[in-house]
Amino acid sequence: MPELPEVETVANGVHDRVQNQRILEVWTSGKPQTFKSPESEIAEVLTGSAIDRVRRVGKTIVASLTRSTGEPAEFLIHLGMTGRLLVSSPDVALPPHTHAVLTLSGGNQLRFVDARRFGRLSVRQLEAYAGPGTEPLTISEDDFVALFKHRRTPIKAALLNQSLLHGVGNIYADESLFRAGIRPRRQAARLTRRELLALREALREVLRHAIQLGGSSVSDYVDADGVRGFFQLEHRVYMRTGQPCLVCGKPIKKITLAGRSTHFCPQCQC
DNA sequence: AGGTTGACCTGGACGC
DNA sequence: TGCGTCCAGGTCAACC
Repeated sequence: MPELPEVETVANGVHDRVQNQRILEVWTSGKPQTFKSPESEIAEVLTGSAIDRVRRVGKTIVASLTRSTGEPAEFLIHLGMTGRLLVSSPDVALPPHTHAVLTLSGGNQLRFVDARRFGRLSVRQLEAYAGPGTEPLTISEDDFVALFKHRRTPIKAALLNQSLLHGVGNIYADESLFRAGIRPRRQAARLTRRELLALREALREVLRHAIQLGGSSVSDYVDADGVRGFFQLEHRVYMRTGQPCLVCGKPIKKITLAGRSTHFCPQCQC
């Protein structure tokens, strides 16, 4: 499931392959829930536009465009659970569940493929779309501590809250809490400053390491070339229910928290 | 208003 | 073999 490292990997890969190309033609699938802007508007804005830059903001991929009229525009892609953004030759057969195909001036196609259809495409302005929330890789120590100060929710639920921090999902929430030695159910407001600073460090380390390894390939995540990442080999608790903790040997426990499967070591995390 | 829960989706794993 | 059931989770709406 694409979280910050996976989205960053895809955005960078797509950027390198499509920058400065023009969108010649747009096809969309007509599956209504995939499109947060009307499909006709997406086609109208994209067709003829030049792609200036592709980057990640939170879990959203943002393509900055210059329209043929000279106006700026933004194409927003959210991968949801199973969304894939692929740069392929038109000769390669369209995968099942393809929902958008952008034919580019360089000869390739930018394709959005999404089996489970939790992904979303739109041409809204980013400011109108992105809520509050801070990037975990750049947030200061004081700002990080302040985020959780008065939150009476479990720390894991707070980590998943995109209006606090951008880009953390189920895998990296569990992995960072394990590395910081904090139980997922602890109330956020009751964590000490020292614990929160350890969590900030753990989160930054996990995210940076995962970006270096091209993300975690669970479900059907792949990068812009269809290549899988390797961080899933570094998971210490996520999906390791019943297996021995890599630090103390106690079996990893699984509970449900905030409606999500949550994995932790009952010995190492207090 | 902060916090919590369920709906949306479908492929894959599992049990009988 | 084949069918039914359950599970995965990012986000949003609806509720408490």
